Amino acid sequence: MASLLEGQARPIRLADIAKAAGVSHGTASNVFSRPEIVRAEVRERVKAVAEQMGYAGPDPKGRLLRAGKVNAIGVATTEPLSYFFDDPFARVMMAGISQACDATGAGIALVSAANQEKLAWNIQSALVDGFVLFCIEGGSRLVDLTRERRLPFVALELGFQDETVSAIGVDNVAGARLAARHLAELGHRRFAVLSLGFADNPTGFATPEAVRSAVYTGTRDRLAGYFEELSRFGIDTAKIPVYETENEDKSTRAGLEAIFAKEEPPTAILAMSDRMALIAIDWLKARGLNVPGDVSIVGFDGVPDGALSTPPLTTIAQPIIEIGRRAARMILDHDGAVRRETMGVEFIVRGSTGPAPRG
Amino acid sequence: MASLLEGQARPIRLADIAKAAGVSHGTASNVFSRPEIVRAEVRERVKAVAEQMGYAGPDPKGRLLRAGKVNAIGVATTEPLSYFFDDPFARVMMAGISQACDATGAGIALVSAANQEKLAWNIQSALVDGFVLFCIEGGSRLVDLTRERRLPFVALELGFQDETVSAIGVDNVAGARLAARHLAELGHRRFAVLSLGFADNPTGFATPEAVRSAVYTGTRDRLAGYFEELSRFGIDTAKIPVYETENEDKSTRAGLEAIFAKEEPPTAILAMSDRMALIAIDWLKARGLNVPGDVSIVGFDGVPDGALSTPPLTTIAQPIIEIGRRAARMILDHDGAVRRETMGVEFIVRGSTGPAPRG
DNA sequence: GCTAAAATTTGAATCGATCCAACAAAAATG
DNA sequence: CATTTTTGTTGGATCGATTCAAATTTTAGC
Repeated sequence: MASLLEGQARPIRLADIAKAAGVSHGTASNVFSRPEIVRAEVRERVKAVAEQMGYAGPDPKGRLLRAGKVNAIGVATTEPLSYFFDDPFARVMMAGISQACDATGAGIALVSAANQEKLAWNIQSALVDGFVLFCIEGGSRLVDLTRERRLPFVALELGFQDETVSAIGVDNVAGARLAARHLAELGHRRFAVLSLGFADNPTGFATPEAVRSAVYTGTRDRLAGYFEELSRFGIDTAKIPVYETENEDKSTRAGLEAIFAKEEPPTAILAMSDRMALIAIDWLKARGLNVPGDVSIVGFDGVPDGALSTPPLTTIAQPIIEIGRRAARMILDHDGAVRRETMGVEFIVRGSTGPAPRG
Repeated sequence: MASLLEGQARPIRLADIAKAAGVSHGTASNVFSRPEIVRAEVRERVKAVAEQMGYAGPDPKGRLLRAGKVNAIGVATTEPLSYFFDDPFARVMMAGISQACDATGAGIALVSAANQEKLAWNIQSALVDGFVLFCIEGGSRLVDLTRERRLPFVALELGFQDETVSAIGVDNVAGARLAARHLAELGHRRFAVLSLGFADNPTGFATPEAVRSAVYTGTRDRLAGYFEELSRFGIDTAKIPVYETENEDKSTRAGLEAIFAKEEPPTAILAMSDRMALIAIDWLKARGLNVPGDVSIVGFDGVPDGALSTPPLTTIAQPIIEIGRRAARMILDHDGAVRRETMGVEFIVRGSTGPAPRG
């Protein structure tokens, strides 16, 4: 029975209701936000008028300005929006963030933009109380942009030297060492590393300088972990090819091509993400190489898909869900402090690793 | 070089900058939103003052109220938030929605709540320009709640008789007929249906009354399609067990238990979603039954996971991405009209269907 | 040097609500 | 009946910006 006269007229405001019902706007407001303090008779009258005029209820836009708090957190990345629904790691992380938000009734706003100007604008204009940043590629710019907004934010991955930004990550060195030791103990001596980026623009084979001047210390730490452990087995880490990918299909396959084009191809691959590891398994199988018979692979992350591949993936599992939960909570109950948390990792041995082939 | 005196003081407003720089609000505002119309000298001075005072830039909360438009769409469901990242169908749909939003720079706000009160509140207070509704369980309530908000919205799945709500769905009858004909032509004569809900509370085996009084006409149409086609092959559809599940693991497995406990178990299963079909494949394999040797299965949806299962899933593919894109665009360029679109489906034969076993 | 045109700047109005001190009316108390 | 207490209502102030007509300053033209 809504008004039939709606037409293109401008929407009805609370003030219109107040006038029509013959009460002050204060009272009209109370009818909706604190109904218990207004006399029943008045309350019903106002509600009836609202109903009759087709009032949609107090507009959150107005309420917001007064209240100051949006009750939503922004999750931002430099990847396109679909990244949140495609990438296995992101999906698990989002599940964790969702849990924390569900628990407190907070909303989630997804923020992204491939190009820089739009990203800046989207970050500046997002209606949120704080941000969780997925620091993949272009992470440092993302942090800079977000900092300007002067809202609480937390970076996923301890990707930055910068001790002034809150961050949650894992013990990359320890995780990497576990992976490397496992392979070395299985007798492997020829390695290759599928690496994440050391800086914002992955370049293929990483030079020692690139590693030294890494922007992403997470990547650097994983590599350091691999190398430290392999050195202890007497392996010359200087000879190990380290290929920087963009953690997606194309560049990972390019990396594999490059690595296996070398004269002494590796018998073991250390991948810094499960995504790359799974792509590698696929690539190797298509090439007729047996995993783990010819080549062993260890991933990093512990995404669910890793358990379902053939063979299932040996990996260093991060507590992704828990990281997501904590990140969201850091924003939700923000207290102004900078927090940097390092979580432990878990080593999961599955089927993608085996003894080094003879000869 | 931000102010060291920030402390707990209330944030700096544009008006503070204006005063400090000795210009009017209007000019200060222009410096940020239309810098080209203010004299270079003034612009730089104001910017310098802003920088020096640690101004975070115009607060979107204030801008929003004036502008009226949020530039974001809400995607709502009655499932928990993690549904968006877990469910394969939802994920593909979100990818489509993301594409449309990315293209116009719009944001996405995820809205959900398991319990009714919170749902109502979340819908009422979401800062969005319109909604895309995932009408799974409790879809009719979701529509009612959203309608009260008087913002444009579109229901996914033509789940409602109600011709006054915009909706996008597929030709369920045609799709279902394709699936049924395929199986009948392969010689199958004993069927079972893994069904979606006909109303808000799935109940196990569906009675003809439940079907007749279906709230979700999409479910009803699929069933009608199956039955129409099977009848043409002389099959007595009255004897076909139709089990309503909640489209997740537990109830689907319960349905399979119930179906295969009958004296004449089916040789073919018509599943109304790929998710159920994939669960069924898993369940059957665990039971030692061969797919498609002993039992054939046809899904519905065409999610990517279906191509990767063993055996890969024969299914009726919806143009999910395209549906998502259109839904988002309907909100983004809303013109006040009610639109109801029906998309075609595509039949994809893969490995989960084969000739009926002999005997 | 004067006037018309163009470029800037101003300040009040507006967006849509909530909050709160002050006031009015009704009920309870002495 | 006068006074205090309780309960409800009012209207102005506020949240933080943008907009636009009018006022002012510059620049251009002669």
